[in-house]
Amino acid sequence: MNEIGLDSAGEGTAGRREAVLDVVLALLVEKGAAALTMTAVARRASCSKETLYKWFGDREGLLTETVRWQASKVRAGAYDRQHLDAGALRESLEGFAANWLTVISSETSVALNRIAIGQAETLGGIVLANGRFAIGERLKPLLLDARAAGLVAFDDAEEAFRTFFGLAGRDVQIRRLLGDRFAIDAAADARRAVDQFLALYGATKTPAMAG
Amino acid sequence: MNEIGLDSAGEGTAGRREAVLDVVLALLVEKGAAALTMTAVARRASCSKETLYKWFGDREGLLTETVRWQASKVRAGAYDRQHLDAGALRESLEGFAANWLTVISSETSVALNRIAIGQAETLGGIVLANGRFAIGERLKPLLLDARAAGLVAFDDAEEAFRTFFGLAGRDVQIRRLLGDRFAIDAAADARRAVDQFLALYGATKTPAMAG
DNA sequence: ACCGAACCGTAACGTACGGTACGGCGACGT
DNA sequence: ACGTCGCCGTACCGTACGTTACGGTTCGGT
Repeated sequence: MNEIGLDSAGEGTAGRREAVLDVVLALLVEKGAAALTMTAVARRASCSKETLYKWFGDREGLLTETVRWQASKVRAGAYDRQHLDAGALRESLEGFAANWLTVISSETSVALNRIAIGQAETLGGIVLANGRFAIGERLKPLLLDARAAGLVAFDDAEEAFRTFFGLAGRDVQIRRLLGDRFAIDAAADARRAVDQFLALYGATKTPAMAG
Repeated sequence: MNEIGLDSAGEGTAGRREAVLDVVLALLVEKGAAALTMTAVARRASCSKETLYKWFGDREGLLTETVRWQASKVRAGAYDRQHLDAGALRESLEGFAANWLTVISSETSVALNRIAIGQAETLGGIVLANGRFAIGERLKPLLLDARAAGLVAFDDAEEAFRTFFGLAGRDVQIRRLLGDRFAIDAAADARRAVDQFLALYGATKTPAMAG
Protein backbone atom coordinates (compact mmCIF):
# COMPACT_ATOMS: atom_id res chain seq x y z
CA MET A 1 0.00 0.00 0.00
CA ASN A 2 2.77 2.41 0.84
CA GLU A 3 3.89 3.69 -2.52
CA ILE A 4 6.20 6.34 -1.30
CA GLY A 5 8.30 5.01 1.48
CA LEU A 6 9.02 7.14 4.47
CA ASP A 7 11.57 9.37 2.91
CA SER A 8 13.99 6.48 3.13
CA ALA A 9 15.75 7.39 -0.09
CA GLY A 10 16.91 10.59 1.51
CA GLU A 11 15.36 12.71 -1.19
CA GLY A 12 14.07 15.06 1.46
CA THR A 13 10.70 16.67 0.88
CA ALA A 14 11.68 17.56 -2.66
CA GLY A 15 10.25 14.47 -4.25
CA ARG A 16 7.41 14.10 -1.79
CA ARG A 17 5.19 16.64 -3.50
CA GLU A 18 5.71 14.99 -6.84
CA ALA A 19 5.05 11.59 -5.30
CA VAL A 20 1.70 12.89 -4.06
CA LEU A 21 0.91 14.23 -7.51
CA ASP A 22 1.72 10.85 -9.01
CA VAL A 23 -0.68 9.29 -6.54
CA VAL A 24 -3.37 11.65 -7.77
CA LEU A 25 -2.67 10.59 -11.34
CA ALA A 26 -2.70 6.92 -10.43
CA LEU A 27 -6.00 7.24 -8.56
CA LEU A 28 -7.49 9.20 -11.42
CA VAL A 29 -6.55 6.51 -13.91
CA GLU A 30 -7.52 3.56 -11.75
CA LYS A 31 -10.69 4.70 -10.03
CA GLY A 32 -11.86 7.68 -12.01
CA ALA A 33 -12.49 11.25 -11.04
CA ALA A 34 -15.38 10.40 -8.72
CA ALA A 35 -13.17 8.37 -6.41
CA LEU A 36 -10.55 11.08 -6.14
CA THR A 37 -11.19 12.22 -2.58
CA MET A 38 -8.70 13.94 -0.36
CA THR A 39 -8.93 11.02 2.04
CA ALA A 40 -8.09 8.53 -0.70
CA VAL A 41 -5.12 10.60 -1.81
CA ALA A 42 -3.83 10.90 1.74
CA ARG A 43 -4.20 7.19 2.40
CA ARG A 44 -2.56 6.14 -0.87
CA ALA A 45 0.26 8.66 -0.46
CA SER A 46 0.77 7.70 3.18
CA CYS A 47 0.46 11.27 4.26
CA SER A 48 -2.08 13.10 6.34
CA LYS A 49 -4.81 15.28 4.99
CA GLU A 50 -3.39 18.10 7.04
CA THR A 51 -0.20 17.89 5.02
CA LEU A 52 -2.18 17.85 1.79
CA TYR A 53 -3.90 21.07 2.73
CA LYS A 54 -0.70 22.65 3.94
CA TRP A 55 1.08 21.87 0.70
CA PHE A 56 -1.64 22.47 -1.86
CA GLY A 57 -4.10 24.79 -0.18
CA ASP A 58 -7.27 23.02 -1.18
CA ARG A 59 -8.57 20.36 -3.49
CA GLU A 60 -8.51 22.61 -6.53
CA GLY A 61 -4.90 23.53 -5.85
CA LEU A 62 -4.00 19.87 -5.73
CA LEU A 63 -5.71 19.25 -9.05
CA THR A 64 -4.08 22.27 -10.63
CA GLU A 65 -0.63 21.19 -9.54
CA THR A 66 -1.32 17.68 -10.80
CA VAL A 67 -2.25 18.99 -14.24
CA ARG A 68 0.92 21.07 -14.40
CA TRP A 69 3.00 18.17 -13.18
CA GLN A 70 1.69 15.85 -15.85
CA ALA A 71 2.16 18.53 -18.51
CA SER A 72 5.78 18.92 -17.51
CA LYS A 73 6.30 15.19 -17.98
CA VAL A 74 4.74 15.06 -21.44
CA ARG A 75 6.92 17.66 -23.14
CA ALA A 76 8.63 15.94 -26.02
CA GLY A 77 12.02 17.03 -27.26
CA ALA A 78 12.20 19.83 -29.78
CA TYR A 79 12.88 18.73 -33.29
CA ASP A 80 16.04 19.47 -35.19
CA ARG A 81 15.63 22.37 -37.53
CA GLN A 82 18.74 21.71 -39.62
CA HIS A 83 18.82 20.19 -43.11
CA LEU A 84 15.09 20.46 -43.67
CA ASP A 85 14.55 18.48 -46.82
CA ALA A 86 11.41 16.57 -47.72
CA GLY A 87 12.53 13.49 -45.84
CA ALA A 88 13.38 15.36 -42.66
CA LEU A 89 10.09 17.25 -42.79
CA ARG A 90 8.16 14.06 -43.19
CA GLU A 91 10.03 12.45 -40.35
CA SER A 92 9.46 15.39 -38.02
CA LEU A 93 5.78 15.59 -38.84
CA GLU A 94 5.35 11.89 -38.29
CA GLY A 95 7.16 12.16 -35.00
CA PHE A 96 4.85 14.94 -33.90
CA ALA A 97 1.72 13.09 -34.96
CA ALA A 98 2.75 9.74 -33.49
CA ASN A 99 3.77 11.31 -30.19
CA TRP A 100 0.59 13.36 -30.01
CA LEU A 101 -1.57 10.34 -30.78
CA THR A 102 0.21 8.28 -28.16
CA VAL A 103 -0.27 10.98 -25.55
CA ILE A 104 -3.96 11.62 -26.15
CA SER A 105 -4.60 7.88 -26.22
CA SER A 106 -2.92 7.24 -22.90
CA GLU A 107 -5.02 6.49 -19.87
CA THR A 108 -3.35 9.29 -17.96
CA SER A 109 -4.12 11.91 -20.55
CA VAL A 110 -7.70 10.71 -20.87
CA ALA A 111 -8.26 10.79 -17.13
CA LEU A 112 -6.73 14.23 -16.82
CA ASN A 113 -8.71 15.64 -19.71
CA ARG A 114 -11.86 14.18 -18.21
CA ILE A 115 -11.43 16.01 -14.94
CA ALA A 116 -10.34 19.18 -16.73
CA ILE A 117 -13.47 19.07 -18.88
CA GLY A 118 -15.55 18.56 -15.77
CA GLN A 119 -14.01 21.70 -14.32
CA ALA A 120 -13.52 23.63 -17.53
CA GLU A 121 -13.66 26.98 -15.77
CA THR A 122 -10.61 26.33 -13.65
CA LEU A 123 -8.63 23.48 -15.22
CA GLY A 124 -9.67 23.64 -18.86
CA GLY A 125 -7.48 26.60 -19.64
CA ILE A 126 -4.41 24.96 -18.15
CA VAL A 127 -4.87 21.75 -20.09
CA LEU A 128 -5.58 23.68 -23.25
CA ALA A 129 -2.47 25.80 -22.83
CA ASN A 130 -0.25 22.79 -22.16
CA GLY A 131 -1.90 20.54 -24.72
CA ARG A 132 -3.52 21.82 -27.86
CA PHE A 133 -1.82 25.24 -27.87
CA ALA A 134 1.58 24.07 -26.66
CA ILE A 135 1.91 21.55 -29.46
CA GLY A 136 0.68 24.17 -31.91
CA GLU A 137 3.43 26.55 -30.91
CA ARG A 138 5.99 23.77 -31.16
CA LEU A 139 4.82 22.62 -34.59
CA LYS A 140 4.41 26.02 -36.24
CA PRO A 141 8.14 26.78 -36.43
CA LEU A 142 8.61 23.52 -38.28
CA LEU A 143 5.84 24.41 -40.70
CA LEU A 144 7.24 27.89 -41.24
CA ASP A 145 10.72 26.52 -41.87
CA ALA A 146 9.26 24.01 -44.29
CA ARG A 147 7.50 26.81 -46.14
CA ALA A 148 10.70 28.84 -46.23
CA ALA A 149 12.42 25.81 -47.73
CA GLY A 150 9.74 25.58 -50.38
CA LEU A 151 8.48 22.23 -49.15
CA VAL A 152 4.96 23.28 -48.31
CA ALA A 153 2.65 26.14 -49.22
CA PHE A 154 0.07 27.81 -47.01
CA ASP A 155 -1.06 31.27 -46.02
CA ASP A 156 -1.82 30.85 -42.36
CA ALA A 157 0.33 28.61 -40.19
CA GLU A 158 -2.43 28.37 -37.59
CA GLU A 159 -4.90 27.08 -40.15
CA ALA A 160 -2.35 24.64 -41.52
CA PHE A 161 -1.70 23.35 -38.04
CA ARG A 162 -5.40 22.94 -37.33
CA THR A 163 -5.72 20.82 -40.44
CA PHE A 164 -2.78 18.73 -39.34
CA PHE A 165 -4.36 18.41 -35.92
CA GLY A 166 -7.61 17.19 -37.45
CA LEU A 167 -5.95 14.75 -39.82
CA ALA A 168 -3.87 13.26 -37.03
CA GLY A 169 -6.41 13.14 -34.23
CA ARG A 170 -9.64 12.63 -36.17
CA ASP A 171 -12.10 11.01 -33.75
CA VAL A 172 -9.54 9.50 -31.42
CA GLN A 173 -9.74 11.93 -28.51
CA ILE A 174 -13.51 12.27 -28.28
CA ARG A 175 -13.98 8.51 -28.54
CA ARG A 176 -11.43 7.88 -25.82
CA LEU A 177 -12.96 10.55 -23.59
CA LEU A 178 -16.38 8.98 -24.00
CA GLY A 179 -15.04 5.59 -22.95
CA ASP A 180 -14.50 3.89 -26.30
CA ARG A 181 -11.45 1.66 -25.93
CA PHE A 182 -10.28 0.78 -29.39
CA ALA A 183 -6.88 -0.14 -30.72
CA ILE A 184 -4.70 2.54 -32.21
CA ASP A 185 -1.66 2.16 -34.43
CA ALA A 186 -0.02 5.49 -33.72
CA ALA A 187 2.79 5.00 -36.21
CA ALA A 188 0.49 4.00 -39.07
CA ASP A 189 -1.99 6.77 -38.28
CA ALA A 190 0.83 9.29 -38.15
CA ARG A 191 2.10 8.15 -41.54
CA ARG A 192 -1.34 8.44 -43.09
CA ALA A 193 -1.95 11.85 -41.54
CA VAL A 194 1.35 13.17 -42.86
CA ASP A 195 0.65 11.71 -46.30
CA GLN A 196 -2.68 13.48 -46.38
CA PHE A 197 -1.28 16.70 -44.99
CA LEU A 198 1.47 16.80 -47.60
CA ALA A 199 -1.04 15.94 -50.30
CA LEU A 200 -2.97 19.04 -49.30
CA TYR A 201 -0.12 21.42 -48.51
CA GLY A 202 2.97 19.90 -50.12
CA ALA A 203 4.60 22.16 -52.68
CA THR A 204 6.27 19.39 -54.60
CA LYS A 205 2.99 17.86 -55.66
CA THR A 206 -0.05 19.69 -56.93
CA PRO A 207 -0.54 22.49 -54.39
CA ALA A 208 -4.24 21.98 -53.88
CA MET A 209 -6.20 23.91 -51.30
CA ALA A 210 -3.39 26.05 -50.06
CA GLY A 211 -5.64 28.96 -49.15
CA MET B 1 -40.19 30.54 -12.22
CA ASN B 2 -42.79 28.07 -13.39
CA GLU B 3 -41.57 27.00 -16.79
CA ILE B 4 -44.06 24.28 -17.35
CA GLY B 5 -47.45 25.49 -16.34
CA LEU B 6 -49.71 23.22 -14.41
CA ASP B 7 -50.80 21.03 -17.25
CA SER B 8 -52.98 23.88 -18.42
CA ALA B 9 -52.41 23.12 -22.09
CA GLY B 10 -54.13 19.84 -21.62
CA GLU B 11 -51.18 17.89 -22.95
CA GLY B 12 -51.61 15.35 -20.17
CA THR B 13 -48.51 13.78 -18.72
CA ALA B 14 -47.18 13.11 -22.18
CA GLY B 15 -45.18 16.30 -22.43
CA ARG B 16 -44.43 16.54 -18.74
CA ARG B 17 -41.55 14.10 -18.86
CA GLU B 18 -40.01 15.92 -21.80
CA ALA B 19 -40.51 19.22 -20.06
CA VAL B 20 -38.52 17.89 -17.11
CA LEU B 21 -35.78 16.73 -19.45
CA ASP B 22 -35.65 20.19 -21.02
CA VAL B 23 -35.24 21.62 -17.54
CA VAL B 24 -32.27 19.33 -17.02
CA LEU B 25 -30.74 20.54 -20.26
CA ALA B 26 -31.36 24.17 -19.38
CA LEU B 27 -29.81 23.78 -15.93
CA LEU B 28 -26.86 21.94 -17.42
CA VAL B 29 -26.21 24.74 -19.89
CA GLU B 30 -26.79 27.60 -17.47
CA LYS B 31 -25.23 26.39 -14.25
CA GLY B 32 -23.02 23.49 -15.26
CA ALA B 33 -23.00 19.88 -14.23
CA ALA B 34 -22.08 20.64 -10.62
CA ALA B 35 -25.30 22.55 -10.00
CA LEU B 36 -27.49 19.82 -11.44
CA THR B 37 -29.04 18.55 -8.22
CA MET B 38 -32.32 16.72 -7.96
CA THR B 39 -33.64 19.53 -5.81
CA ALA B 40 -32.77 22.12 -8.45
CA VAL B 41 -34.44 20.10 -11.17
CA ALA B 42 -37.58 19.61 -9.09
CA ARG B 43 -37.79 23.29 -8.21
CA ARG B 44 -37.21 24.49 -11.76
CA ALA B 45 -39.62 21.94 -13.22
CA SER B 46 -42.23 22.70 -10.57
CA CYS B 47 -42.54 19.08 -9.67
CA SER B 48 -41.71 17.14 -6.55
CA LYS B 49 -38.63 15.06 -6.07
CA GLU B 50 -40.88 12.11 -5.39
CA THR B 51 -42.23 12.42 -8.92
CA LEU B 52 -38.72 12.64 -10.30
CA TYR B 53 -37.78 9.39 -8.62
CA LYS B 54 -41.02 7.73 -9.64
CA TRP B 55 -40.54 8.66 -13.27
CA PHE B 56 -36.80 8.21 -13.72
CA GLY B 57 -35.76 5.82 -11.00
CA ASP B 58 -32.70 7.66 -9.83
CA ARG B 59 -30.35 10.45 -10.80
CA GLU B 60 -28.56 8.35 -13.36
CA GLY B 61 -31.83 7.37 -14.99
CA LEU B 62 -32.74 11.03 -15.30
CA LEU B 63 -29.42 11.80 -16.93
CA THR B 64 -29.70 8.85 -19.29
CA GLU B 65 -33.15 9.88 -20.42
CA THR B 66 -31.96 13.44 -20.90
CA VAL B 67 -29.13 12.30 -23.15
CA ARG B 68 -31.53 10.22 -25.23
CA TRP B 69 -34.02 13.07 -25.39
CA GLN B 70 -31.44 15.52 -26.66
CA ALA B 71 -30.15 12.97 -29.17
CA SER B 72 -33.64 12.54 -30.56
CA LYS B 73 -33.88 16.29 -31.11
CA VAL B 74 -30.57 16.60 -32.95
CA ARG B 75 -31.26 14.13 -35.74
CA ALA B 76 -30.91 16.04 -38.99
CA GLY B 77 -32.89 15.08 -42.06
CA ALA B 78 -31.50 12.42 -44.34
CA TYR B 79 -30.01 13.68 -47.52
CA ASP B 80 -31.46 13.06 -50.93
CA ARG B 81 -29.73 10.25 -52.72
CA GLN B 82 -31.00 11.05 -56.20
CA HIS B 83 -29.03 12.76 -58.96
CA LEU B 84 -25.68 12.46 -57.23
CA ASP B 85 -23.41 14.58 -59.37
CA ALA B 86 -20.37 16.48 -58.17
CA GLY B 87 -22.44 19.48 -57.17
CA ALA B 88 -24.98 17.49 -55.20
CA LEU B 89 -22.24 15.56 -53.44
CA ARG B 90 -20.48 18.74 -52.47
CA GLU B 91 -23.70 20.24 -51.23
CA SER B 92 -24.57 17.19 -49.15
CA LEU B 93 -21.12 16.98 -47.63
CA GLU B 94 -21.15 20.66 -46.77
CA GLY B 95 -24.55 20.24 -45.21
CA PHE B 96 -23.30 17.37 -43.08
CA ALA B 97 -20.19 19.24 -42.00
CA ALA B 98 -21.94 22.52 -41.26
CA ASN B 99 -24.68 20.81 -39.29
CA TRP B 100 -22.19 18.73 -37.35
CA LEU B 101 -20.06 21.75 -36.55
CA THR B 102 -23.07 23.71 -35.40
CA VAL B 103 -24.18 20.88 -33.14
CA ILE B 104 -20.85 20.23 -31.47
CA SER B 105 -20.35 23.96 -30.96
CA SER B 106 -23.70 24.46 -29.27
CA GLU B 107 -23.83 25.05 -25.56
CA THR B 108 -26.26 22.19 -25.13
CA SER B 109 -24.03 19.68 -26.88
CA VAL B 110 -20.99 20.86 -24.95
CA ALA B 111 -22.77 20.60 -21.62
CA LEU B 112 -24.12 17.16 -22.44
CA ASN B 113 -20.78 15.87 -23.65
CA ARG B 114 -19.15 17.22 -20.51
CA ILE B 115 -21.40 15.25 -18.23
CA ALA B 116 -21.17 12.17 -20.47
CA ILE B 117 -17.39 12.35 -20.34
CA GLY B 118 -17.56 12.70 -16.58
CA GLN B 119 -19.58 9.49 -16.45
CA ALA B 120 -18.07 7.72 -19.43
CA GLU B 121 -18.92 4.30 -18.07
CA THR B 122 -22.66 4.88 -18.12
CA LEU B 123 -23.37 7.81 -20.44
CA GLY B 124 -20.39 7.81 -22.76
CA GLY B 125 -21.63 4.91 -24.83
CA ILE B 126 -25.01 6.53 -25.37
CA VAL B 127 -23.55 9.83 -26.53
CA LEU B 128 -21.06 8.02 -28.72
CA ALA B 129 -23.78 5.92 -30.33
CA ASN B 130 -26.02 8.92 -30.99
CA GLY B 131 -23.19 11.28 -31.96
CA ARG B 132 -20.02 10.11 -33.60
CA PHE B 133 -21.34 6.73 -34.76
CA ALA B 134 -24.80 7.89 -35.75
CA ILE B 135 -23.44 10.55 -38.06
CA GLY B 136 -20.97 8.01 -39.43
CA GLU B 137 -23.74 5.63 -40.37
CA ARG B 138 -25.69 8.45 -41.96
CA LEU B 139 -22.75 9.74 -43.97
CA LYS B 140 -21.39 6.43 -45.20
CA PRO B 141 -24.27 5.72 -47.62
CA LEU B 142 -23.59 9.07 -49.23
CA LEU B 143 -19.92 8.25 -49.56
CA LEU B 144 -20.67 4.82 -51.00
CA ASP B 145 -23.13 6.26 -53.51
CA ALA B 146 -20.56 8.86 -54.46
CA ARG B 147 -18.01 6.14 -55.03
CA ALA B 148 -20.50 4.16 -57.10
CA ALA B 149 -21.05 7.29 -59.17
CA GLY B 150 -17.32 7.59 -59.71
CA LEU B 151 -17.09 10.87 -57.85
CA VAL B 152 -14.73 9.71 -55.10
CA ALA B 153 -12.30 6.87 -54.61
CA PHE B 154 -11.49 5.05 -51.37
CA ASP B 155 -11.11 1.53 -50.09
CA ASP B 156 -12.66 1.78 -46.66
CA ALA B 157 -15.72 3.97 -46.10
CA GLU B 158 -15.04 4.04 -42.37
CA GLU B 159 -11.55 5.42 -42.89
CA ALA B 160 -12.83 7.95 -45.41
CA PHE B 161 -15.44 9.09 -42.92
CA ARG B 162 -12.90 9.42 -40.14
CA THR B 163 -10.82 11.66 -42.36
CA PHE B 164 -13.87 13.75 -43.13
CA PHE B 165 -14.64 13.89 -39.42
CA GLY B 166 -11.14 15.12 -38.66
CA LEU B 167 -11.09 17.71 -41.45
CA ALA B 168 -14.45 19.09 -40.35
CA GLY B 169 -14.07 19.03 -36.60
CA ARG B 170 -10.33 19.61 -36.21
CA ASP B 171 -9.79 21.07 -32.72
CA VAL B 172 -13.26 22.51 -32.29
CA GLN B 173 -14.79 19.96 -29.95
CA ILE B 174 -11.88 19.55 -27.56
CA ARG B 175 -11.41 23.30 -27.30
CA ARG B 176 -15.07 23.86 -26.60
CA LEU B 177 -15.12 21.07 -24.04
CA LEU B 178 -12.15 22.60 -22.26
CA GLY B 179 -13.89 25.95 -22.06
CA ASP B 180 -12.37 27.80 -25.00
CA ARG B 181 -15.07 30.06 -26.40
CA PHE B 182 -13.99 31.11 -29.83
CA ALA B 183 -15.95 32.15 -32.89
CA ILE B 184 -16.81 29.57 -35.50
CA ASP B 185 -17.96 30.08 -39.06
CA ALA B 186 -19.64 26.75 -39.63
CA ALA B 187 -20.43 27.40 -43.27
CA ALA B 188 -16.90 28.49 -44.16
CA ASP B 189 -15.33 25.67 -42.18
CA ALA B 190 -17.63 23.17 -43.87
CA ARG B 191 -16.68 24.49 -47.28
CA ARG B 192 -12.98 24.23 -46.51
CA ALA B 193 -13.36 20.74 -45.07
CA VAL B 194 -15.20 19.51 -48.14
CA ASP B 195 -12.62 21.13 -50.42
CA GLN B 196 -9.87 19.32 -48.59
CA PHE B 197 -11.77 16.05 -48.44
CA LEU B 198 -12.44 16.11 -52.19
CA ALA B 199 -8.83 17.06 -52.83
CA LEU B 200 -7.83 13.88 -51.02
CA TYR B 201 -10.55 11.51 -52.18
CA GLY B 202 -12.10 13.14 -55.25
CA ALA B 203 -11.88 11.00 -58.36
CA THR B 204 -12.00 13.89 -60.78
CA LYS B 205 -8.72 15.29 -59.57
CA THR B 206 -5.56 13.37 -58.85
CA PRO B 207 -6.72 10.53 -56.59
CA ALA B 208 -4.04 10.96 -54.00
CA MET B 209 -3.96 8.93 -50.81
CA ALA B 210 -6.91 6.72 -51.54
CA GLY B 211 -5.54 3.77 -49.67
C1' DA C 1 -70.70 13.57 -3.49
C1' DC C 2 -67.20 10.29 -2.90
C1' DC C 3 -62.89 7.55 -3.93
C1' DG C 4 -58.45 6.77 -5.33
C1' DA C 5 -54.59 7.96 -7.94
C1' DA C 6 -51.20 11.18 -8.99
C1' DC C 7 -48.63 14.90 -7.61
C1' DC C 8 -46.79 19.07 -5.05
C1' DG C 9 -44.10 21.06 -1.29
C1' DT C 10 -41.31 20.13 2.35
C1' DA C 11 -39.24 17.87 6.00
C1' DA C 12 -36.26 14.28 7.30
C1' DC C 13 -32.52 10.71 7.06
C1' DG C 14 -28.18 8.70 5.91
C1' DT C 15 -24.05 9.29 3.81
C1' DA C 16 -19.96 11.17 1.97
C1' DC C 17 -16.84 14.61 1.36
C1' DG C 18 -13.96 18.97 2.06
C1' DG C 19 -11.71 21.00 5.50
C1' DT C 20 -9.90 21.47 10.51
C1' DA C 21 -8.10 20.15 15.06
C1' DC C 22 -5.47 17.28 18.03
C1' DG C 23 -2.47 13.75 20.08
C1' DG C 24 1.65 11.25 19.29
C1' DC C 25 6.17 10.38 17.21
C1' DG C 26 10.47 10.42 14.86
C1' DA C 27 14.23 13.60 13.16
C1' DC C 28 17.24 17.19 13.75
C1' DG C 29 19.67 21.13 15.63
C1' DT C 30 21.82 22.89 19.84
C1' DA D 1 19.64 15.33 26.52
C1' DC D 2 16.08 18.14 25.19
C1' DG D 3 13.12 21.22 22.84
C1' DT D 4 11.17 22.08 18.40
C1' DC D 5 9.43 21.17 14.05
C1' DG D 6 7.11 18.64 10.62
C1' DC D 7 4.29 15.05 9.75
C1' DC D 8 1.18 10.83 10.44
C1' DG D 9 -3.16 8.93 11.83
C1' DT D 10 -7.53 9.79 13.26
C1' DA D 11 -11.32 11.93 15.03
C1' DC D 12 -14.31 15.61 14.25
C1' DC D 13 -17.40 19.38 12.13
C1' DG D 14 -20.37 21.50 8.82
C1' DT D 15 -22.45 21.03 4.65
C1' DA D 16 -24.57 19.31 0.62
C1' DC D 17 -26.62 15.91 -1.81
C1' DG D 18 -29.38 11.60 -3.05
C1' DT D 19 -33.16 9.36 -1.53
C1' DT D 20 -37.34 8.51 1.20
C1' DA D 21 -41.51 9.67 3.72
C1' DC D 22 -45.61 12.30 4.64
C1' DG D 23 -49.47 15.60 4.80
C1' DG D 24 -52.30 18.28 1.80
C1' DT D 25 -54.35 19.19 -2.79
C1' DT D 26 -56.08 18.56 -7.38
C1' DC D 27 -58.63 15.92 -10.70
C1' DG D 28 -60.89 12.27 -13.29
C1' DG D 29 -64.11 8.53 -12.78
C1' DT D 30 -68.40 6.65 -10.83
